[in-house]
Amino acid sequence: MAIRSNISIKILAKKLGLSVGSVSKALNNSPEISIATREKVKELAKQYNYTPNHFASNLRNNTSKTIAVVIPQISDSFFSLAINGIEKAAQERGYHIIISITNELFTKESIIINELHNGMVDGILISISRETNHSTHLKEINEIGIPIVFFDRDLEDMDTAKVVTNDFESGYNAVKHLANEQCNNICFLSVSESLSISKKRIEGFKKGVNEFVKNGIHNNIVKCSTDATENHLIIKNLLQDEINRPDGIVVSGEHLTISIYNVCKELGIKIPEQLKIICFSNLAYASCLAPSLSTITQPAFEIGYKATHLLCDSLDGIAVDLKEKIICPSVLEIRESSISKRHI
Amino acid sequence: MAIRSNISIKILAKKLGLSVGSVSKALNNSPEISIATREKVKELAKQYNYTPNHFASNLRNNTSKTIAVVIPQISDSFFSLAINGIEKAAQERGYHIIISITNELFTKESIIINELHNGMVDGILISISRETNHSTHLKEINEIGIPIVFFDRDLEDMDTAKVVTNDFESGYNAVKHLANEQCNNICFLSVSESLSISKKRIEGFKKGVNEFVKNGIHNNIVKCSTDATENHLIIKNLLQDEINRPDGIVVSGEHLTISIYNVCKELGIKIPEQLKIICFSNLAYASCLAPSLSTITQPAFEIGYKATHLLCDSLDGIAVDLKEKIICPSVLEIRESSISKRHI
DNA sequence: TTGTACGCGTTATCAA
DNA sequence: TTGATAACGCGTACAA
Repeated sequence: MAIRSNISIKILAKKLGLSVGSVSKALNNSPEISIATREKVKELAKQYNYTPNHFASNLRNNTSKTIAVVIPQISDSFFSLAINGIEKAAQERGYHIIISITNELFTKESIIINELHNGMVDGILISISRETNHSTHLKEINEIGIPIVFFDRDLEDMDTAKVVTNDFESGYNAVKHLANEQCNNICFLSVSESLSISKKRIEGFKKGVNEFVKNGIHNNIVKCSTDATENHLIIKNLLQDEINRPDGIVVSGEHLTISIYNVCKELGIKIPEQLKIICFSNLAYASCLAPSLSTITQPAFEIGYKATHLLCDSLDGIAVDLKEKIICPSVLEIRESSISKRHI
Repeated sequence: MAIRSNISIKILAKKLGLSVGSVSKALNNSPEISIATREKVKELAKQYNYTPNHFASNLRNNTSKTIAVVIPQISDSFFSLAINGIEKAAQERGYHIIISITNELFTKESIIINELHNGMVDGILISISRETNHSTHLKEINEIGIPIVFFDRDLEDMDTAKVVTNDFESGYNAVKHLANEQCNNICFLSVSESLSISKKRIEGFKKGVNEFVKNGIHNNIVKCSTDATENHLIIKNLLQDEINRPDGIVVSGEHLTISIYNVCKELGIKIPEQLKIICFSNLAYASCLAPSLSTITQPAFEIGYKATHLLCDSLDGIAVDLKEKIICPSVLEIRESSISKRHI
């Protein structure tokens, strides 16, 4: 391995009887070189399938035309859709992307960010892990000139560009909807309480509870984990108590849905008759679930797409207000899991 | 931007009153350097958060410690799970991964592969697009010394390492199962007929039909596309004809499930009473669908994990039989969508 | 034990 | 219009 007998400018130059410098200029369309030789050079380059050595030009230019995408997980419909948007925008702007997964761990996120100090990427697109609650690792790398754009999950104490959704309103609207459907013991299930998006959802949720569920229980935030069997237990505990059992749940964390549906099946709880559910999710299968799942659907593709263009703008020297916060609103998609079956 | 005032060996050397060469050796644990100075150097390096410039060392060593992962799509549970496996293995072996998405397009796959000629990656992990039916682009890059490992979707005329599942048996077993459940007009829905995995699934399917569905219709392979609305029409067409309508479908292509479920809802066809379904899929939500979806579950994580270790073995100079074909068997998970409700 | 010097493939500056 | 040369940061053979 590592023979990599790839064609280089030097070889092309020798074959053409030109100097390396001239060949380089010709390939880069420098007006210094005559059109005739430019053509000749390009032809030979194409013939030999020449591509400039990535490392050499990056070393020289101190730029990699690559952006890092740091996400907490990939088996989540939000992130896979967001990546599609990121990929599209990156391609439009001539950037490569490298994707790193933190698995929701702060330590891993830290390690990944620190590795990027070596100039491998020009900029960073990040959605922080659920454990991350401070920004020193990000500030450090930001200070050496690598711009950062947050998408979806941001960090409030950093004032770089952010592309997010309207989590506060969405939490509020979710409760409003459930209250409209006669729920009066609504509970919020979350995989994190420290994440800014969770906080906002919870704030919106609390405001909604105060307004719409006057006689309801107010302090009912249930924290889950990333482990499915653990969540199964937590949820079972929550739903087993027939007297205090919630009649409505707002779910923040797509994967929790499976556990809830399974527990309900296990305990014989009927959705939506006994329990109404609405979930923050981009699941394509929401309409096929039994019952079909009401969702607060985030504009995942759009968020990824916009965040990437913002970052590329900054990298390409296009004036960007890096304190800008773009908000792409989510959409409430009501399905069976959250509505009273009045007509039965 | 591009100030990148990053700490370099040169700066460390100046601060330490040493030469660049010595610092480099110290950092690489060269026995030429005394342990005392080695420690001193490393300490300062850590203090300044030094990381070697990726491009410089890669240029020097002609190796990038990076592997390309080329996949057709990311919003597919198989691929997102496979990436988790790839990521884990890559990290264990000290490799970075860069992910590229072909969107099932051969031209895009070609472009991506050609871009990799510039030494950006040491090896390639690929699952080909559904359009890809020849291997010149891959052979070219393989010839300049970049090893390729296929995972899941391979190309039969290349004899490099492959990690796949038992598609033939799975197709066969799917039919066998449906026939057992009294289906006698079984149809195969596929997003591709040229993909080797599709071919194998179809071969297994046909063999199964011949064996188990003696009086059934034999030539019923339906080709779908990547476009959801188009698929909706194709499937509607297939299911509208009440006389010749299949009573069992083997689905190859996870996303087709949604269309099938929607069409059935639209046409009032009852699953599984009137139509039984089994799908090649890794969908976590299979058990929550209405009705729950029977699947042929591929060992996605395992496939990604093993393929990566194989590639890293080859890159790290560990003897590898690059003609090896590792087969990780799929598992039939029977749920409601494919079984007769005998007890009703 | 440490320092010097060259080369990896590019690109940019300056000279011809 | 083209050529020569230096520089990017690192690793290593060789000299000291």
